[in-house]
Amino acid sequence: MPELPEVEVLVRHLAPLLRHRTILSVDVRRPRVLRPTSPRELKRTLTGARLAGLSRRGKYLLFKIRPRARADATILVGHLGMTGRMYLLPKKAILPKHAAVVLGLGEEQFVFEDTRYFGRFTLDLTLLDALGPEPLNPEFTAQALMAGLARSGQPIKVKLLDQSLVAGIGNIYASEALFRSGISPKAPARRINARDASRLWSAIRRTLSDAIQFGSTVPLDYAGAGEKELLFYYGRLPGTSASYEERLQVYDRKGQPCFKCGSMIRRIVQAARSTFYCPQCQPN
DNA sequence: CACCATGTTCCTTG
DNA sequence: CCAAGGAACATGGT
Repeated sequence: MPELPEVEVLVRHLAPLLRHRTILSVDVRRPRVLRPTSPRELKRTLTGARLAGLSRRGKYLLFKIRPRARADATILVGHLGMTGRMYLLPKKAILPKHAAVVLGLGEEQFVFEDTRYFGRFTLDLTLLDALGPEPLNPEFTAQALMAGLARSGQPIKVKLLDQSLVAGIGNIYASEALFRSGISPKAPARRINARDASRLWSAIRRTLSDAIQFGSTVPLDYAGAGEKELLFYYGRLPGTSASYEERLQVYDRKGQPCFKCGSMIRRIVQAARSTFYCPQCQPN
């Protein structure tokens, strides 16, 4: 479930549930997700410590850890990769097959589950160094976006996935933001002019904030995984509303009519990933 | 069996 | 040194 909006909704959901709680045990079932932190170091740092806050940077979750002794607070960095989930389960609940890390919190346990193990749960903060501006913060301006595009010959869709340009856009919202701004995904980044950069800037912000708003209206249950796909990309709400049906305008809609003009949505491959767009609304 | 999947990182090539 | 392209990571769904 991982692009900026989904991570943001998850963070808002988990923050109050985790705040002030003490980590009583640390069970590392897939050391790979800790890379490069060792299981031993993670256990030493977390056992007996308290969760003092949860925030987000790009697609990363930042867990503020208050150590048991009088040591400096540290940050635990989480990333959901392609298939990661984080939620609380009752103490004795049966763990999912792909539980990667489990934190014992007393009556409940915090579970980081990740089928493909592409995600992270680490003390390595250097990951954050490579991130560009937060798209929903004032630091991200149309001018900054334009400047970031200026020297790249890459197709704009590919460039939007570069986390050092802007943090948090993934494969789905890259296609969606380009559709909203009427820009072809194939356009070379450096050829985006000031007017289009401004439109794209605005489309990125609206696309992401609309997705956060939508995610916030979805009933997240206790486990945060419950009604399953609801929080994620493809679920069906019980009373399937039109606005929900049309939430994603182009992603995964190959061969279906564009909601704006009726043309067939196309799928192409860029940098080995699918891109969806409307040839009529997003001409070259 | 084939191809597809919300992401990042490493290696090679130019 | 840098940009760009592709493979790798690992598992599951269709």
